[in-house]
Amino acid sequence: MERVTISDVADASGVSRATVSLVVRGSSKISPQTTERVRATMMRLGYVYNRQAANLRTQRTMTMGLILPGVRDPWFADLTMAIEEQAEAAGCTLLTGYSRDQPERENRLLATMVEQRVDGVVLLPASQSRGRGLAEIVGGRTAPHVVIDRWLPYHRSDFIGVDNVSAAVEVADHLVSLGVRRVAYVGGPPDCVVRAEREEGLRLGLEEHGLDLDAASYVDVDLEQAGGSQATRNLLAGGQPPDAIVAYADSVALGVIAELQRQGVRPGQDVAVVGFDDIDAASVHHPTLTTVATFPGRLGEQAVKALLARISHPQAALVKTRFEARLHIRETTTLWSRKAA
Amino acid sequence: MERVTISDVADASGVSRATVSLVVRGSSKISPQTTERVRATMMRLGYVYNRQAANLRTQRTMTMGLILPGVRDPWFADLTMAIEEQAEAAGCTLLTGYSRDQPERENRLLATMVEQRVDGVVLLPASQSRGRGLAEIVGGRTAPHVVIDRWLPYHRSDFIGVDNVSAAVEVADHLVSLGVRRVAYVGGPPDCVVRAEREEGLRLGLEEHGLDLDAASYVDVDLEQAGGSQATRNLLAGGQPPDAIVAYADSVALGVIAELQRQGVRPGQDVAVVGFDDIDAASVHHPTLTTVATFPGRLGEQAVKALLARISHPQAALVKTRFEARLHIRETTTLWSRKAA
DNA sequence: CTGAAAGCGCTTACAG
DNA sequence: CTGAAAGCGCTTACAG
Repeated sequence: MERVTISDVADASGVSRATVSLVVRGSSKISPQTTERVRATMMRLGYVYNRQAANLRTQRTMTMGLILPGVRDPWFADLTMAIEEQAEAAGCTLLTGYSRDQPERENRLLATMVEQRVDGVVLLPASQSRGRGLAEIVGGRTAPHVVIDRWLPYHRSDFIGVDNVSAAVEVADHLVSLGVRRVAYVGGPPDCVVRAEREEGLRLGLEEHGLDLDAASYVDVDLEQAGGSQATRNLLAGGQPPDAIVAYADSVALGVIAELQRQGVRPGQDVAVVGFDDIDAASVHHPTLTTVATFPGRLGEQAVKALLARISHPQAALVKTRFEARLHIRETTTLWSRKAA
Repeated sequence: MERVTISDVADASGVSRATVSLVVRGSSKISPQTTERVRATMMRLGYVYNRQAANLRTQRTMTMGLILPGVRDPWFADLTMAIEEQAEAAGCTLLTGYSRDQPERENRLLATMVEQRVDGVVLLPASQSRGRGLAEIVGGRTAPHVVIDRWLPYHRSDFIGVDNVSAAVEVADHLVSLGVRRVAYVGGPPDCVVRAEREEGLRLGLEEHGLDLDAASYVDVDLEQAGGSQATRNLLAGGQPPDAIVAYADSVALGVIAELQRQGVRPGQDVAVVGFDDIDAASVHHPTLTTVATFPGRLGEQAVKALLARISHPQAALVKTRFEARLHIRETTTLWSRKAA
């Protein structure tokens, strides 16, 4: 009653434990009649397969670890959903941990997952993580892993991310083509490499046209909308508003828009606004938000694929992939026009 | 090199396996000197504790399952973060699965987690789930669990949720006190009990003042903002707009607001809008959104507490808890005033 | 197609 | 404080 094992099932159906084991895993080596009989017995006794015990024997757990800063930003949520979907499709259960952008927490989660013997881990590093702890804890052999989104220059692993620099250059081109000259950048967490890449691209793109980036504000990532709004307050307090504000993420951009409106500045008409990610809200919001789609679903899917490949071929050459992003032009830039100043 | 076990560590440091086992778990039965020596050996050999093996012996896995429809709504994201935090504090790793509001998927996830021998599971049921599969798969003894947010009338388990009915009554009172007479309700997924509870409360509250609920629209939960916006289009196409629109969630309310603005109707001034949840965006948005705070963080925290209690006392009496919500009055209702019609 | 035996890496009494 | 032995519930060759 209490705890039914394959031994109980074997005894009750008059076969050996090996036979039951094969039935559980749906082997074709067992006759349909026997299979049927064993199945019925399992039902009757209320047998539940103990994967833990199987794991110990097979040295695989059919689990994957996912560590990321959090899921409060819709982009992370979409990414997470995609990864879970793919993991499930591959027959794996997902262990999830949130670093909250704290490297020590990240290391702790990593260590626990390795102890739990996950088959592999997908890691979106904390913004200040430099992959040091990582290398020690996740010795190549101990846990296959792939890093996503935030590039870790000193860490040897597969990587999948977005071509942020090119995307930001495109944003700059678009803004300049509208006649925009003064561009401000409202960033995410100070140490975040994605923030830096997008700023870099913007700077490069503007330079190409003989322009400078106007100002860069930092924003606490945990309160993205509130952060965008705070940064905008600072920006407007400095006198003459810029022609355009580029936010490092749509969630931040929405905060920017709200604050502009609150101060009587019309987003789009008076100040152009651009975000990154193309979260759902970007196309629903009024005005609709010009943004760079970064396709978290694709990223998640590819991350799981890469991880599974790494698990089956631990020695294969490492691969770094960056996907192209795609600018969606909407009202927050198309409504803009040069003011007679 | 390849796979270091406690036997290797025991041999290399000249003690027995039992001693190593005790050192690993930080037992005080072992002398500091021995502990130190064994620790050093573990370091040197690159030993990694195999929790799987320990699990098999101890019959606990130090893992918890979390199954919920998804994390795309910020409310679910906050809930998830809180649960992960508490689980980690209790020394547990979280296995996460998303049902995508599909009962079959939910059952599959549940079955996998039981096989993985999670110590317990927190379940936020799919909107159409009635807990049937649940009762079969998660036999009380097999996996302790607690249901959150969405009440399952026919399922025996602990439950933790929000007092939605009372909260919605309070919303009705507030609207009526402003002079609002025609109230429309824009709901979530049709079968969702939370949607129904909030509608019920609203209806009761209005009845109290001799008013009826004007219209109820359903919204696809996967595209919450887009859904709110779609529902609003339908509502406005029907001629005379209502005095107020109550949305079943803030995410939906933001879509409502966007669509009102798009059609030249001023949210707040022309049509009052109320949401539920008090997500971050509610207080940042322009205009700020009147909403009922439902405290997902507290819910998550209590859910883990309840689950841990259930794990240690499987036979204790079941408990159903509903927390009070809290109305935050903001611009989308305070700006409203009766039109001379 | 089936059975007996060894082993995955730990923990847990039980002696010493 | 330490060691030898049994066992957690599976899987995997290897014989039959």
